[in-house]
Amino acid sequence: MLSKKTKYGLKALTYIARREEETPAQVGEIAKSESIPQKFLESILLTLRKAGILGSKKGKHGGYYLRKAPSDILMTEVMRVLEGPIAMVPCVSLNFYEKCDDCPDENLCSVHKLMIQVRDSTLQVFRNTTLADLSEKNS
Amino acid sequence: MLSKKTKYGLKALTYIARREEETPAQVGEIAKSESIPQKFLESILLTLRKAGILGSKKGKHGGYYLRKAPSDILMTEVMRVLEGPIAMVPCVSLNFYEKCDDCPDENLCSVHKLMIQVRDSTLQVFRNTTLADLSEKNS
DNA sequence: TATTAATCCTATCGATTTAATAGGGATTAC
DNA sequence: GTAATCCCTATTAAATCGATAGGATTAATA
Repeated sequence: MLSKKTKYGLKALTYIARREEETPAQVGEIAKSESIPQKFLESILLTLRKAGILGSKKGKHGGYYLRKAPSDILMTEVMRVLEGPIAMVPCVSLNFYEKCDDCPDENLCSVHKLMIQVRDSTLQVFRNTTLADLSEKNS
Repeated sequence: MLSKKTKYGLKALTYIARREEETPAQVGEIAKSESIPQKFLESILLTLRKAGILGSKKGKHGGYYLRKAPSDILMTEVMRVLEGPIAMVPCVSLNFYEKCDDCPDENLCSVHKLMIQVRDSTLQVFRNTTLADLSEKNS
């Protein structure tokens, strides 16, 4: 299940990408437009900033802006920052690998085999989707 | 993240499918072989039986067996029983659909669009994989 | 029929994670 | 110097997860 954090984060990024003003987008503005609790959104945008996806301007008239063009922001990157591993089990994760306690041999594990396939098919979607795709207004 | 329940369930099903004896497989035997807490496994097999995937024989010399050939047991079915919805958000779930509180219009929601793609690519894996595939011994 | 061994069922518990809130510090425009 | 905004840490309430406990029911068999 996708966490609210990730859902809110994706909505916020889309909002910023679709925006046309030159000034940075403020948390309050985004929260109101997307029906996201403001304080929660604050912490999410902070995470995205620390990950280098967003930049920020502090103080009055401050806010958040994209560090790259929407077409250069891949879903793989966003999802890993917000949701963590893309794989459903750590033993097939490319970026967050961990061995299973119980499994004596990964190559014989039926779950492992299946989850590699799921991971790869999900990765293919995220690698081929950018924030620009999410931000297109037509459905 | 895949729950332990699902992971254990898949391992147990694989164990039963690979087994060659005619007698039903007992919980204790499976638990020991696959390093699964026995009481936890009991409840998982019960779920699979209620869903019609496993059959059981009660009393002494009882145990569990597959109701269908492994090649007729699709991962879509198993995953829905054990893990629940395949979709990452209820608003794109085929079998467990629910509208989002916050979203005024699904067709305009960037998350919705992305998650439909993820759902479809995951479904493609599960629809094309049966318990027989999981149970092949070669990696 | 009594014993044993298995599934079946309900309830509960502890730990973790999630979603959200609280409260204030630091910074900048005006 | 005041108001507006991002920055940061801590806390909380609720939900979920993984596991355990304790026994009821059923069937084989001695």
